[in-house]
Amino acid sequence: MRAEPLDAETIVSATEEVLRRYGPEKATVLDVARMLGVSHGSVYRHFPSKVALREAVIRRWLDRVREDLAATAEDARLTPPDRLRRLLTAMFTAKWTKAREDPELFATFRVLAREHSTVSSAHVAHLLDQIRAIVADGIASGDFAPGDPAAIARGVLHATTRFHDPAHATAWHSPEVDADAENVVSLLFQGLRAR
Amino acid sequence: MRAEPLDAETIVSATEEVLRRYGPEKATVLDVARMLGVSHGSVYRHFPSKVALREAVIRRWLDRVREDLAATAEDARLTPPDRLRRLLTAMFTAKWTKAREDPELFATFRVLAREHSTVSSAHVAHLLDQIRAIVADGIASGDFAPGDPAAIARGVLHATTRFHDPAHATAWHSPEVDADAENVVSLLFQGLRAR
DNA sequence: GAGCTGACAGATTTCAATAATTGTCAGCCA
DNA sequence: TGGCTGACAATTATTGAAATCTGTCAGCTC
Repeated sequence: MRAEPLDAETIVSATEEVLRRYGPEKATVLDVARMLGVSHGSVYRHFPSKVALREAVIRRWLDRVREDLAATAEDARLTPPDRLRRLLTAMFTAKWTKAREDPELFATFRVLAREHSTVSSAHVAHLLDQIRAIVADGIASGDFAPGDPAAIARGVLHATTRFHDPAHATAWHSPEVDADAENVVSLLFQGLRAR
Repeated sequence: MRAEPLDAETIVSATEEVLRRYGPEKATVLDVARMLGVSHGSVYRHFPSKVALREAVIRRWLDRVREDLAATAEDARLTPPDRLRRLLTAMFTAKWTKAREDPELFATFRVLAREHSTVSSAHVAHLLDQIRAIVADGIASGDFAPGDPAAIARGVLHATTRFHDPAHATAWHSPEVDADAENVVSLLFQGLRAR
């Protein structure tokens, strides 16, 4: 028996650690239980399956990313174009640094995100909505040319796929990424701007 | 002995057929030789290694794509913006239809292209140059706003990554791809246009 | 002798046995 | 009684011996 009662949060943290250590294909529920000094049956008391456990890990991870991004984009003192630029830049650099600093862990999350596409597409939907709101603000303020904010937001996210989609993580190691991203973003902003 | 002497072109064709039938991980040099009714030693007379043979397949493949694209983009009666739009659209639909009609073969191609990145990056370089030339024309004719054609070409290709990079082939099965691509392209053209 | 064959060594892949993991649940114990 | 354990069936992964493949080359054949 453990000193403190086992809870979901503790299990998720242990799972994250096990995933970091062994990688997505080697990490087992038994490993998680061992790390917690508990039998694997106890883990199944809190999570119905291995899949659900992994889903919880990725959900928490994405929630944290979302919190970080929300902070950068909600500075009301900035103009909508600046806010959008900030949001995009923050999104890119957050991913790039994670992919560069801990490629193993990043690859792990990539695998998990693929397996649990529901969770990650909810994340994308949220991101899309954030962009849409800023674009709508920008159109209202006259900074951006008129148009459908939802369609524009979708276009912006799609056009920057190369810089935020983990499928392109290998390209992020090149020193040119920075300039390439800036290049695409300014091309987009040239189109967005009111004239 | 075969009726006609064995040549590289015949071997490449047979390899393509074997790849189509068995997929990239199952296809062997022995299979190619069997299909040609020849010993595998004869294949090694024309190609130094299995890798070189596969490289030849992908090179021919990409050359054919390039020929097709060149035809669409070199119509001198069209304005540069129209030519660029055509080139992009042709590039997208060529890949989409291939990925949709023969997913097995496309996946094979994808694996080979990954393994032989030199060949495919040469292809990208050529594509980039084609776009650059059209952009330069467009700037000269006053259709496009002034700027560095090479940088703009790079931006255009990067911004449309999602619609031409095989990493996103699964997304191409969605019926929205068409509208999404059109959305991004028009966003880009809005920025490119002279004002 | 140009073009091809097939035996060969070393590397890689397959396959079946063996082991480990996932998920369930009756019972233990604080 | 709520939380945990550990034995268990079903599934999945590991392993290593056997089979196959890659690449070379001496020699055959036309």
